[in-house]
Amino acid sequence: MHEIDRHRVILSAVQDRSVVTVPDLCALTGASEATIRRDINTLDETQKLKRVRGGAEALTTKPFAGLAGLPFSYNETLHIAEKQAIAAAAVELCADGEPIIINGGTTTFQMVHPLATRQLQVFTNSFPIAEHLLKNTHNTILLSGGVIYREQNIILSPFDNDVTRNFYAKRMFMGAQGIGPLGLMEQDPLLIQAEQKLIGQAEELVVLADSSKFANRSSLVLCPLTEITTIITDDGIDDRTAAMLDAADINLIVVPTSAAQKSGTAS
Amino acid sequence: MHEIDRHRVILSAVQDRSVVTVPDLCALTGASEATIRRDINTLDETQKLKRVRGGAEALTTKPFAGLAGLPFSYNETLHIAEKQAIAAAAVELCADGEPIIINGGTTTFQMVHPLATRQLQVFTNSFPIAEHLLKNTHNTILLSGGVIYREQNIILSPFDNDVTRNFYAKRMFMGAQGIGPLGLMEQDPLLIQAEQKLIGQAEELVVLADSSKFANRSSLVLCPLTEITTIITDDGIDDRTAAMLDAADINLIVVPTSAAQKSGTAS
DNA sequence: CAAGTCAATCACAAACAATCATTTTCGATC
DNA sequence: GATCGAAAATGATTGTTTGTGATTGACTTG
Repeated sequence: MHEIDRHRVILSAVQDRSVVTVPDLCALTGASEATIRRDINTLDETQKLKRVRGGAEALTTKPFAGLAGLPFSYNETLHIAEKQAIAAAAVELCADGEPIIINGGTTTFQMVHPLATRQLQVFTNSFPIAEHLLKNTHNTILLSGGVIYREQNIILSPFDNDVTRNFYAKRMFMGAQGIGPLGLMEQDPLLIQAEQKLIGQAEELVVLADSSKFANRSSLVLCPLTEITTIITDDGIDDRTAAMLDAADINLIVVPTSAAQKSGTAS
Repeated sequence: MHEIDRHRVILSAVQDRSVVTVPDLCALTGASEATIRRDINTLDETQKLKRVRGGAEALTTKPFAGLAGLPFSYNETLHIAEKQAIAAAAVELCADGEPIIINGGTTTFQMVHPLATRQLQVFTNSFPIAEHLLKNTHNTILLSGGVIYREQNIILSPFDNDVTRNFYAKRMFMGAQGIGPLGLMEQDPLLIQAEQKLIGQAEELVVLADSSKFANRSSLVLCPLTEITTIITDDGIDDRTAAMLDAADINLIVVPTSAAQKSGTAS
């Protein structure tokens, strides 16, 4: 077995299990311990993995929790004020006892805070949202079943016959990567899949999107504008975009943000 | 067990109960006190946990774990050493990559710590188990969909057509309220419902029950003894009970506990 | 004071780095 | 296209380093 081949095997093993011992790699490659150590050294020097006592470790080893104590902390800081205002407006649409669907995302996650004082039936595919609502609120929580995808923080079932099909809600809330004339856009195919499972399970589709989202374009179109009932955004939206949404017969809710330093808050 | 593995188990345990003693960690990892202390020192230096007198403490002081900490910490302190030993033996039955089902419960929850060093496909109906595995391990996690029942900490779907039916595992692990000649017994009808959904989705049914469970009787019989493949218990089991299980053709695994002749000291 | 906890030390084992002999690879030459 | 020789790679051996567990004694806490 060639050096290149061994390196492939080693990297593969390290990716699979996040930590591999030297004897393990010996068995995998048929090489001696000395050779494996040399390989680990060179791979460590080229930053392909981390060399630890006893073997090797993947360096992409995120400290487990993409969501541990602080859910979405990286992305969340972007436009946080706008997102919170938008999420608050979204929750205001709901009456206590109502069934709603909340799709996973950083914007929709902000809904958990205003929901703390409420009593709704919340169906979600987001583990962090479910966790937060469970621990900090008295809402009834329904979770979709399936594999938990760590990076996206969503639960997704490859099957069409799961609980999702048995839940029908008044409203579904979701975010988006971008919004354009073609409709809602996402980047991640996995998110598309998750969202498409939920769309159609609610009377109304409410999209939460801060105004920066109207400038974003992504590769994947989730659904056309006509399927959207309501869009909630902040007052950074320009008139042309508002006109476009109006033309698509979308109910537009614009929440004021402190960023708009006008005298008196617009209503 | 390597240093890396120990560190994982330690962090897992510290997350579970927010404070862990050195002897506890010794039992969990099989290492000596000196090694555990050294580990705690290095983990403290790298800011992964806080070193305190007697053991280690979690950094992220959850001010009030409305759920995950509360219902378990009551029950969990009962026979904790036995439960941990039993859970460790249960995990040892599994090979990496294998699909398993873990039914919710305080005994089965203890499986999460030995699972910290493993890579399995875990299907569970327990929110705390899923949460812990998600945050502290690299296992693939599948969750059953449905309503989250706060008191029992399980997820239950009233429908029969959910993801559960699409998952088939090598082994299913579950606890029990009691075990008698009639079979497995539970108290809570909701738990019965949850468990019966899962039984039959695995080749083998493995029951985790500390020896005190053989004295318990409850009102509801979940399933007869004949459906059980294996029972894992501690060395407090008496011969007559062992004979009864043997007569039912159950594979009995008895794990030794350090507190063999100790009677009824829980704390 | 007693029980428990901790740090220091030492012996032992495992993991490692360095060295050297052997094998393999590759290119130049015939 | 086959052969030879240099260079690289490999595996075994060596001594060295590091982690581990037990023991001891000092310390903290109740």
